[in-house]
Amino acid sequence: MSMQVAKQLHAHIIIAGHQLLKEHYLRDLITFFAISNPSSLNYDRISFSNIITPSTFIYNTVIRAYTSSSDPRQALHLYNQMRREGAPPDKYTFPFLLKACSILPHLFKGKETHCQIIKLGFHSNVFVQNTLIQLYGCNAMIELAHRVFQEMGFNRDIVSWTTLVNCLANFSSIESARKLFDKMPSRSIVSYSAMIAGYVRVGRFKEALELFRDSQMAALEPNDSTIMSVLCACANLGALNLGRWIHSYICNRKGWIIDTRINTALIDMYFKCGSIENAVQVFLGTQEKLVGEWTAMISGMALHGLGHRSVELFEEMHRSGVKPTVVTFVALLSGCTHAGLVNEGLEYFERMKGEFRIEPTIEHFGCVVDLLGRAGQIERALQFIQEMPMEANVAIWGAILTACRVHKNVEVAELAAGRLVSEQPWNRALYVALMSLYRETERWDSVEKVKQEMKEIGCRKTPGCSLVEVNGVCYEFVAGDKSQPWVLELCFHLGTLVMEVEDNSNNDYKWILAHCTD
DNA sequence: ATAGGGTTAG
Repeated sequence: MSMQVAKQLHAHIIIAGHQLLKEHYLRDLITFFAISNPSSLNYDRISFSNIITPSTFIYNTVIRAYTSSSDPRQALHLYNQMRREGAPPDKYTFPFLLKACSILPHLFKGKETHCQIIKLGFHSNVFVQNTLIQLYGCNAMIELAHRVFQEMGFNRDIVSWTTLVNCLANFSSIESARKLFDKMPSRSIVSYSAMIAGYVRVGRFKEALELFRDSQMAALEPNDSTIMSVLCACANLGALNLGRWIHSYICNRKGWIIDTRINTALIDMYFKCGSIENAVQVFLGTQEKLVGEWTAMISGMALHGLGHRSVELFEEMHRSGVKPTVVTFVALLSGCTHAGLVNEGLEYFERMKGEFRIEPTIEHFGCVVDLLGRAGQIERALQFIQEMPMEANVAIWGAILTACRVHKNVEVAELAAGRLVSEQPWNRALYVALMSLYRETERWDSVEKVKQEMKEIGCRKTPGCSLVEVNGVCYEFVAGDKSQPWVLELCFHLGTLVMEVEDNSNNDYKWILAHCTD
């Protein structure tokens, strides 16, 4: 049934006039409107007001629709109306209503609803209890979530466990979440997904992939959510082979359309794993290229220093009629930064505000500061910070410090470092950057001073590390680690590579582009 | 008809 047919049908029902018939058909019609298109809810309200005494079922359906709409407050309003009109809420009403309270969030209303649930005797319904865990847990009230979970006793099911695991991962600690996860009597793919996503969120990608392996061993089919998190972990670990495996896995799934978010994550994974060719391949093979795919391409090219390509892609996207988002502009501006396209970057920043009507966020201002700073226009970057409508944050002062290090501006570097120290005295990166600058400008006294200060504050430099997978073996590199016998040989090859790159610095990755062009 | 998981930037 199309929306138009539905509206025609509605018109007929209104004219028909028979009350009982009206209620009967409107019920199905409202369900259709509510589920098929949340934006038809205004229309929905019109048809709703034509029912003299809506049943509990109809209230539930519309409350559910409002809960997943852009304005969940309407769900609460409708519930109030429901009570006024005397329609008795049932076991279906509360999960919807609690979800609305959780999303908003409206904790006062949530607790009030909890009281009503007890008064009306719905407190031992599993669906109601699970949504209560979600309400409290996802709003950082772990104690209360735990209490509902405890009181459930044998009533607990796999959803109760999974919800609490997810809440712990988000608001308590990943360790406590894992502890509960290990205690689960049984686990679904959603349980694994929640835990894997938790590891990804805190940057523990190796553990995420280990858990994914466990889910495979348990013969659980990964779903879209699992795949998204695993691709993200692959991207951060450079696990190209596993990424490729995931790619072929989703391609071979019969009857499935590849979700645009998965496609986006796939493109990103190939870029971050160093395979521009495969990223381009996925992109070109996409029938309907949405903003996610374009943005992943623009940022991927930026990541590889191919800012000109970022700009080209942006223009192509614009021509094809796809609207950029805030994220697209961060990607585009970072592309301009890394290719030294200062004027282009500034132009895009203006176009973003004027032509695309996107209000710049602190991230965009940060990009412009980075753009000017890396190009050596540090004074202009400082001027820009002065004119911003908001206070500069640590990312922006960090960009200034980086720029100062590149262009050996000790005076401004000390200014930026001062701001950073007052905000994040425990931030090691800032001491390291400042120390490197002092070293490069041969200010040995200052180097010692910073070293001393780091010691006093008690933050030690964590060694940098990276991972890469070659022929199915994962190699981990830790800065300064010479325990592996092949490290010396590797350093020699690295030196040769660096010399080659320097020789070809004007070639702008021509050899890669040769593979990229369609 | 009801409850659980997610990306693209820096």
